[in-house]
Amino acid sequence: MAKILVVDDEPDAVELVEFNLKNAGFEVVTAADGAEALKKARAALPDLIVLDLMIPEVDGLEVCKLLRRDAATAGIPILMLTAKAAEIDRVLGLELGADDYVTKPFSPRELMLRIKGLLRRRETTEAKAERMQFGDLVLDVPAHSLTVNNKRVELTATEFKLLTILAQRRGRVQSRDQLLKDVWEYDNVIDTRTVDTHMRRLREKLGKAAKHLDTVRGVGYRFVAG
Amino acid sequence: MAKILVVDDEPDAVELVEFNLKNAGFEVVTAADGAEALKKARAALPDLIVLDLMIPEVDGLEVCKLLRRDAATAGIPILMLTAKAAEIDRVLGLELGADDYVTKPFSPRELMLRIKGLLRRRETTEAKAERMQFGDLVLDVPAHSLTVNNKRVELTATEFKLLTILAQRRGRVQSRDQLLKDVWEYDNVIDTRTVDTHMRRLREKLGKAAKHLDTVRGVGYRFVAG
DNA sequence: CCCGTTCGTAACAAAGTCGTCACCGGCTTG
DNA sequence: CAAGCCGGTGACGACTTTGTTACGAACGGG
Repeated sequence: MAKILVVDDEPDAVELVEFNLKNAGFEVVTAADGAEALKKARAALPDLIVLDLMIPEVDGLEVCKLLRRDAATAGIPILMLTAKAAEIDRVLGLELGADDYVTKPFSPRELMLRIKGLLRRRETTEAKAERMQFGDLVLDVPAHSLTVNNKRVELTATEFKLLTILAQRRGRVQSRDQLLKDVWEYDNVIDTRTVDTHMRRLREKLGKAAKHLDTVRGVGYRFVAG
Repeated sequence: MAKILVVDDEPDAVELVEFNLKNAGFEVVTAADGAEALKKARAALPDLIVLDLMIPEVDGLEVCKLLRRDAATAGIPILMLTAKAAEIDRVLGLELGADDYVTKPFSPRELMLRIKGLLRRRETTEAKAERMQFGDLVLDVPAHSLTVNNKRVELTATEFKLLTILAQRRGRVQSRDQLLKDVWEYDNVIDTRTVDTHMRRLREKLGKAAKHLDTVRGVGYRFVAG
């Protein structure tokens, strides 16, 4: 079963979370401050980290950033606990890299749901991040190659990244702004119509397999697996 | 104001809770045993349920589980009343799904604080519901997709947003002005009759599932889960 | 340095969507 | 029971959004 690191300086909170997690069959590691959290995260390499925002030694946000910077821990989902709803924006904001949050006081039920959600999400996206197949469309990310009907299709770097991101988030609509942010990595500078043009080129190259690329009018684009 | 279902077989306890809740401006529904609780929960769709652990007919824990299983009531916060501190663990334990508890005998003040806490918490997290199912109607927000009877139904962006907001606030009537504010995001510019037209289009597309869309004459519209 | 590729922008046409209106029937109210 | 209000319905024109094509700038390799 999965291993979870719980970081909070309030013993009561830790105990409540720990109890629920163990009840659900998780292995639990705890830390009471930021320095300990970083050390244990690297040592135990947990599958998920529950991180309180307000902790001594090193602030929760700082811990978050540092964990992301270290290759060993960069991929671990982080669930933030925060007292103030107003802080949510910052927590989920660009560089901080938390994956989800729960505001204090939280119900154990909700916390468990979110933890399970994160673990499930990670499983489904991580396992298929490398090589994805949808019918006769095969997308091999590390190889940077795409085949349709066993025939190699050459994509440019931008086209490949666009297709990859859509495929990794298959089923969920991505707005043009979101795609600009993730594929082009900077916003506002580039016209959103650029996305359309690249989608057009992708569709052209994909031929029949372009059926996987859905337009959601007024919203954005979506990759459909079926 | 919020509607609260109080379940307890001791008339004195019910009366005490009811008195305090009504004093605070809540609407109160009561039930004296598990079977009645389940029935009234589905009928009244309260915003919160205060549930005694030891009740006749169907045990409190069982009621809790059953309420969670039904899509119509799954999201309602449950506050458990329990006589024994030792039972707390089981109550909050994973699958049982209570959100908080108060041990008997309790002070009315504490009970009220916990109720308000739960309601506040729900407000802040409710909007995050990602996927909702009501009978054969499945609304997947991130995918921006709706299926009725396992068949895909295409909605425009506005229709989808309208339906989503109604579904997220199911059970509560939304005035046309409120909907204009939340769906169209600006007020006064647009005619309120526009809402009617979009409701009409939604109903048309939903077919039989349009039964979830209630008109409340002179007030607005409401999504009903059952 | 030149040529070919790739990319972002612009312009236009086609398609889809939206808000309004007018009419009608039913419900409410006095 | 009659008048008035309210919501359902269908139609329509204006507007928005997207697909498509074309073009020039930026980039990179030879």
